[in-house]
Amino acid sequence: MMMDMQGVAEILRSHGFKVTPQRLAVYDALQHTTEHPNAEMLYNMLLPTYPAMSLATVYKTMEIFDKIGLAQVLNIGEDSYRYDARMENHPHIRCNTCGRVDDIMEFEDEAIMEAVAKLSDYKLTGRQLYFYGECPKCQGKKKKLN
Amino acid sequence: MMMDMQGVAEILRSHGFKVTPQRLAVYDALQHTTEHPNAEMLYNMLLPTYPAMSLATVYKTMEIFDKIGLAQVLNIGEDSYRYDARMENHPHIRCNTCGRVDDIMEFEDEAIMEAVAKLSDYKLTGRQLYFYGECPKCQGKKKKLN
DNA sequence: TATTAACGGATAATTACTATCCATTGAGTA
DNA sequence: TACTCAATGGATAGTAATTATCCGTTAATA
Repeated sequence: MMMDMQGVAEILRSHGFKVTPQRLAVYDALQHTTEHPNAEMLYNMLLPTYPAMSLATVYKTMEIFDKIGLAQVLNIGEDSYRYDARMENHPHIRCNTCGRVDDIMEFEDEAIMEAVAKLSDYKLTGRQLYFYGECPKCQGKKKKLN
Repeated sequence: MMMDMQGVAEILRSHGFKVTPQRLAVYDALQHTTEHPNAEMLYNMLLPTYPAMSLATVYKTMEIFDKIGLAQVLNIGEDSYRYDARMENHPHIRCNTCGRVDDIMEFEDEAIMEAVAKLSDYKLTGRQLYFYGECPKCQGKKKKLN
C-alpha cells in the first residue's frame, strides 16, 4: 500500500489537482512518520526544508488528500485532527500518559461490522475504532520509578 | 443504571460540588433524550424552562458530569461534542444522511479488548467505537423517492 | 440565620480550522 | 519553448466551539 511520489502525482492529476512541491512534501512527511501528526506537527516537520510553508497550506493539502483517498483524518478525542497516510481502515490506540498514537494493523473487524449491522439495522459504510491505555514504554518508565 | 435526581444530588455532593437547579435540569434533560445532544442542543432544550440558562453553564456542568461519571463525552467526528447520560461503555452509530446518533447497547466487546491488548502491548483502559452508515428511516425515505 | 466558598450568567479570550485575496506557478497548448 | 490562465500558495482575516474571567448570587454547613 506504500505510495511513491510518482503514484501520488498521478492521483492528484487524475482528480484535477495540480502537482506541486508543497503537496508532495506534505505527503512525503506524512508517509515517513508513524506518529500520526496533526496539522501543526506536520507544519513544524516541514518548516526546516520549506521555510515558506504555511499552516493553511497543510490544512488545504490534507483536505485534498482526504477527499481523493491519499490520507485519512483521525479524531481521537483530542482538540485537533491527526492524519494517517495508511488508507486501510484500522483501529488506533492512544497512550493516555505520553499521548502517542499507534496503529493496530492486524485487527480483523468484519465480524464486528456484521454484528453491529444486525444490532442497529443501519446500512453500515464505515467505522472508527479508538482504544485508550498505557503504551509499553510508559509502563516501563513507571516500573523504573518504583 | 437510570439515575434519579436524588442520586445525582448525592454524587454531586460527594464530590464536593453544589447541587443546583441548573445542574439537575441539565442532567434531567440529558437523561430524557436519546438524541445525544451537543451543548447547544441541550441549551436550547432548557431555554423554555430556564430562560436564564447560559451556554457556559451547560459546558461547565457537562465538564463536571464527565469528571464525576454522570455522563460521557462523545467525539463522533463532528465539529462539536455530544453527550450521553448512559455510562456503560457502548458503541455509537451515526447516520451520514440525517446526522442522528444511536446507541448500540447489546454489543459485547470483551473479546475485542483482549485482541487489541494482545496486538498492541498496551495496558487498555478504554475505547470508543464509532460506526457510520444510513439509519433505517433514511433508507426508507430513499426508497420512497425512487 | 450567618458565613463563605462555590456558582451562574454575561462576556471576553482562545484555538483549531476555514475563507479570502492576490501574486505566482504548473501544465496544457501553440 | 513560450504563452495563457485557472489553480495554487502564502498571508491574514474570519468563524465557531469551547474555555476563562469577573462579579453579584446562592447552596451548604455551622
